[in-house]
Amino acid sequence: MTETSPDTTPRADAFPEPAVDEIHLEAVLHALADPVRLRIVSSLAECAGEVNCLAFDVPVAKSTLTHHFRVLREAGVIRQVRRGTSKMNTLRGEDLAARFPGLLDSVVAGYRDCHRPGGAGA
Amino acid sequence: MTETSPDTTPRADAFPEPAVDEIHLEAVLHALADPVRLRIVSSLAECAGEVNCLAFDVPVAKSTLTHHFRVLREAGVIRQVRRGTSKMNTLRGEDLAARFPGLLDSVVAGYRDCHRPGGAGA
DNA sequence: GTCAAACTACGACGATCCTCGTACTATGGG
DNA sequence: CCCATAGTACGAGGATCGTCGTAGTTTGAC
Repeated sequence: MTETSPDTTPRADAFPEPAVDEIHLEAVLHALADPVRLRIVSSLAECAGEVNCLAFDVPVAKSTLTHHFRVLREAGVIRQVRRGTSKMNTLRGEDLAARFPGLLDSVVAGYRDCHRPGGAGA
Repeated sequence: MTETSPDTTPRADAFPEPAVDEIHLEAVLHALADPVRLRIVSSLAECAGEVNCLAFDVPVAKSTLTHHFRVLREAGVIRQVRRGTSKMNTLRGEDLAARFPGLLDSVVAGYRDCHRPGGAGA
């Protein structure tokens, strides 16, 4: 469709993701209830920009990272767009805030609190 | 210890639960990422009082319910106290709010939104 | 003491999940 | 065209989870 438009960009395909109304609370909570994915989400919230998949220094294999990114995307937490050979990831902060106000913010804030020396224990 | 204190109350033993500083974000998220437990938490948030274990009309066996209540208690989401042969459950709303401000509120609000006809889809 | 009610402990089953390695595809550069 | 880079697909192994039934425990009532 619309193949007549001259595409000057390198290539920026979007990958299937749930609409805002289709984001499930349980899916979001499950997606966030994993140390690796929580770390990814926290990183995305910090840099607040596009980050490719392999730019995360989590101690897991490449294929495992692919799995986690898909879980996050299918839950509606992140958006993935291809740019060249890379895949850029962004947090769907506004969509999440529209669906579950305050949820992502409190999770990210709580994560940061837990991973700071001198933070509230644990 | 302290067996010398005269106990006039019918009996109100508390069950082991994490201190506020020991509540883990991942454990809370995992505890909430289950339909049965989410329903229990939502019910507790609504009535805002003590509810015994078998007062929930979730379609699971009795022993399964025991399991879910333990998961919630060990994650620090609820508090359990025995009163007679029953076990009263209360939400640790203040403790949770002190540790992860806004988290429980947004989850409960989101759950209610999802389970209302005419709510935001899903 | 006897009994019923509420809950727990335990083991088992099936399902899901996280992880991995290997093989494969797609994109872009030289 | 060849190749390097980035990511995916596809199992497979191991762990965890949710569910259940049965048997056992604790408590209070009679």
